Amino acid sequence: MSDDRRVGLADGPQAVVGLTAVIVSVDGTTPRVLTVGTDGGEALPSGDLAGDRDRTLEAAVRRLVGEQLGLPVRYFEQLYTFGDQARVPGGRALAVAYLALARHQPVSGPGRPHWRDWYELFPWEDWRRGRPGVLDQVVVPALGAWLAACPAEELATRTERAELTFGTGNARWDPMRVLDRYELLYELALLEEAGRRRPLVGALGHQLALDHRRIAAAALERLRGKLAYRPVVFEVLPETFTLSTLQQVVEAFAGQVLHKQNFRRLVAGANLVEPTGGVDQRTGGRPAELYRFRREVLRERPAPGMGLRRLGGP
Amino acid sequence: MSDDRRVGLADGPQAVVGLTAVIVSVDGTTPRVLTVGTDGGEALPSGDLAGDRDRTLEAAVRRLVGEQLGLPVRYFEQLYTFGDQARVPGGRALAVAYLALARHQPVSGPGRPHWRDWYELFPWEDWRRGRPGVLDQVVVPALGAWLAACPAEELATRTERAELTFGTGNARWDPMRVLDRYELLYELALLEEAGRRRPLVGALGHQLALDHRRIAAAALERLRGKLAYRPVVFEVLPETFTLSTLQQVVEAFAGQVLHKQNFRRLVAGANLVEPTGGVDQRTGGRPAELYRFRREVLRERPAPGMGLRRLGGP
DNA sequence: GACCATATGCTCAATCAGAGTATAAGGGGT
DNA sequence: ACCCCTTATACTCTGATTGAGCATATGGTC
Repeated sequence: MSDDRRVGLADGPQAVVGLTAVIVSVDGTTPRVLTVGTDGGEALPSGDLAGDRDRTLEAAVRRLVGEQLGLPVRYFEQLYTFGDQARVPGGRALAVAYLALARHQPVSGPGRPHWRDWYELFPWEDWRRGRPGVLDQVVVPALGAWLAACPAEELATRTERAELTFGTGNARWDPMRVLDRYELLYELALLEEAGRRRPLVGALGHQLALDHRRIAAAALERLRGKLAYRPVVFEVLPETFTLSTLQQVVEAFAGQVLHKQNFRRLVAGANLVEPTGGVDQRTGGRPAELYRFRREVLRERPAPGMGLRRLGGP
Repeated sequence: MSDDRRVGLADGPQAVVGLTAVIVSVDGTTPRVLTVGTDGGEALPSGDLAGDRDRTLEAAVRRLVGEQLGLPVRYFEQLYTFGDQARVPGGRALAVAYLALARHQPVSGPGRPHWRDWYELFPWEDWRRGRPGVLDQVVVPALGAWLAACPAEELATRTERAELTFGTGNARWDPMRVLDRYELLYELALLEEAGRRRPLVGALGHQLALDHRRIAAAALERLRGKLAYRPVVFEVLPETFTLSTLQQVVEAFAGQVLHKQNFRRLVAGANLVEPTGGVDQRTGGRPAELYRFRREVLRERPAPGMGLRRLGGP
């Protein structure tokens, strides 16, 4: 136990502290997360907290991303600090994870950076083309087995958890429950993850090193939550864009399609964007007006966002 | 820069990692936060992350709180990781902060624990008895001076920031902007805080050691946000309670009064509580029915909360 | 028994989300 | 030139939700 009267710099045990960035962008209608190749497999960009070089943690992440990737990142937000014993073999290592948003652009470098399709990591999260097949093919049967092999006194609890997490039974799919789903799938042994005793056949989604896919899941959940009440989408969009593009990007992150007319009304009503006067002719139909983000709203309004009430779909 | 190909336990520089708990309760209509006396002044309960003893960070905080205070805490949630260089004299020290909720009960121990009235730390945040006096007596004049002593090209930005943060001018007071307000007051040199060059006269609110009042501000903001969409209030309430008590507790955290009839309708409609059959006679008027929290909703509903849309007042 | 205080129940209007229908403005084929 | 297809944009309708006020119930106190 440490001395609870002392306040100030501790001289007690120290821990390894790393920084991890979940850098998100959008390429057309594909949400992307930046990964780098490592000896231990594909991973999120990470590095150690370098002593006293940076005044703040965010500055340290900015420098890390800048030096490793040279990618201009437009938004940083601290996500969570992961510190489970087992997350890294060999002892406790903390990872302070940051969510970062960037415009899509090619990246290259010694770390073999790659813009990974987000839904390769979480195929069950993309409902834009209807209910993902893996749910009925893999998840629902596995949930059934999990419930069947369950002590009777726990059955009600487990059933409830399964229904809520995956929107089976009476419950509806909640786009926000990304982490819950990830963790339940992990329990169901459907994820091939580092540290697992033996390899899985037919594991779901693309694996990342260590607990990095879990970190990415936390980032997706946070991002989906933020969409509704902060204008963060614009950080991945170019300077000017059409309302359709804006909607497609929101849909890409939300993993579901939105009602087009209402989306327009919402965006217009929120005064988040203003027309530039230009048009985009490449639509294949009537040309679309180009808009730009009214960056003033960042200072104007208390909590402007896309107003997507609970990310409601069509 | 660290080797970006390595994944696993780092052997690079290590950092001091501490844990800090913001333990919240309610005593009648007074929101409380638990502080301990230290050589450096009044502080939040803190300790070092003790090597490999705990499997998770939350377990470590639980143990820390248990051993230091012996207080039964009913809810833990990771808040933020603070790691500014300057937060602790002598070099970088990380603090992983947790928000904790407990039922109010006396505490004692070697650390001189004390249930501090939350609004002693942030007197400007309590609007339950109308607009706090300090705003017009101290803050608004200071904002005026800050704007007057401002380079012309920055005036518009500063004015906007001031209006938004403190709800002056056209903007309305936003209960959620706790951290923004804290930081602006700090910039205005209205807070007597550790690390400040010279003591202030007439500083606002009760000071805590290091950056602990800032951590508490982050906790209040988080808690106010959570109220609206997760049933966390019940963790500070006794097993049974009246709807008035429930409302008073929500009002205590929100720092503003709520419309009574709508509050009732809301709580009833959300199915968050069920009547016990008992009544509380000590009301001074018609006896109030006693309710209990339907703990099942934690598993039933995706995002149940008090439904306070943007914490709307009367 | 009048009066006060608090709890509880109901109504009403304004607003907003969800969904449908209609019109505008391009391009490509015949 | 015309029709048709595609996408963009505009308007309407309906039900749900919110903010606010009014009315009633049930206890205690003077």
